[in-house]
Amino acid sequence: MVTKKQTLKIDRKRLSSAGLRITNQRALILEIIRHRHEHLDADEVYRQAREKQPRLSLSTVYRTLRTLKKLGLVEELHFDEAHHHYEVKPPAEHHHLVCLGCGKIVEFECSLSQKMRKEIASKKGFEVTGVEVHMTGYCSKCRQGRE
Amino acid sequence: MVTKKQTLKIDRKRLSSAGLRITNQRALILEIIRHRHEHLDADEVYRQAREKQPRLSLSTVYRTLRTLKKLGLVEELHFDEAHHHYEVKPPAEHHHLVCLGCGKIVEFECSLSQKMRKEIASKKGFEVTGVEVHMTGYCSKCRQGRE
DNA sequence: TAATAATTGCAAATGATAAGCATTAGCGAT
DNA sequence: ATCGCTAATGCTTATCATTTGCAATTATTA
Repeated sequence: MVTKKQTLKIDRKRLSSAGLRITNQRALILEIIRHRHEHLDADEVYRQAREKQPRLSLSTVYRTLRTLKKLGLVEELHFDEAHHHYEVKPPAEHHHLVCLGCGKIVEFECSLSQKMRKEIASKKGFEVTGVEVHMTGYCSKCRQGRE
Repeated sequence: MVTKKQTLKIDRKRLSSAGLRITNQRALILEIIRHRHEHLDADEVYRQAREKQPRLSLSTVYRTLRTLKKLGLVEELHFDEAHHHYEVKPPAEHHHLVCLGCGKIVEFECSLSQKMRKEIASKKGFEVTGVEVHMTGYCSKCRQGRE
C-alpha cells in the first residue's frame, strides 16, 4: 500500500529530477488532483486551491496543469465539452462512459482495448502509445426518465 | 454505387423533413464536408466556402455545423486540440489513430469496438449510443526519424 | 546568506464559439 | 409569378477557456 506521504515524495522527485522547482502552488495543485477522485477541470482546481492559498492565480493553475501533463503525472481528458478535464495518471489504462442525460461519468477497464491496440498497431504499422475509449449513452436512471 | 446527385437529394430530404430550409449556404457547406475526405475544422470549412460565396459568414458555418450534427449528418471529432473537427457521418462506425510526429490521421474500423460496447453496456446498465476510440502513436515514417 | 534563474500574479491578449438583432430569402398558399 | 410569414443569414459584440508578457517574488545552490 502506498501512503499519502510516499506519493508526495515520488511527485517531488519527479519534479526536481526534471529540473523543476517544488513550489507551494505546485504541491497544492498536485495534492488536489491526487485526492479528489472526480475529473476536475482547471476552474475547479482553481476554486479548491484558493481555499488554501487565496492568492494563487488561475494562470498558475493552467501552467501547472500543462507542466504536470508533460511530466506524465496527470492526464488530460476530452469530453464533449469545450474545456478539458484532468485526472491523475492511472496505473492501468481505463476509459470513460458519459451519460448524456445527467452528465455522470463512469470509468471502466476493458481488456479488449489491448487487443484492439495490438491489432491496429500491426495493421497500420504504428507504434501505439495511447488508447482512449469514449462511450456515450444513458444511464439506467436517465433511461427511466425518457419514455 | 451512390452518385453525387443522389446524396445531395438525400441530404435535402433530410433537411426539409426536419422542417429546415435548404439555403445556398447549407448546401455549400454540406457539399464541402461531403467531398473533402479530410477532417475539416470550422475555419477550414469557412475558408473553402468563401471561395464560392464570399459573403458567407463564420457564424453561419458554426450554426450550420451544429445543425447538421443535430440532424446526424455530420460527426464532431475531438482530437487533442482545443477546437473541433467535422466529417460526414460514415455508414460504419470507425475510429481514429493520430500520429504524434506528423499529425497524420488514419481511420480504422474494428469489430472489437462492438464487442466492447455490448460488454460495457450490460456491465454498467447503460444504453450506449456511441463509441469513439482514439489512439495516438507514431507512424512508420516518424518512427524512423526518432532513434 | 547572497546571487541567479525559475516561477508567480496580474493584466491584457488570443482563439474558438455563441448570441442579439436588423435584414434577407426560402417556401407554402394564393 | 407574387405575397407574406418565419427561419436563416450577416454583422458586430459578447463569452468562455486558455495563453502570454512582464515586473515582482521565491526556491535553489554555491
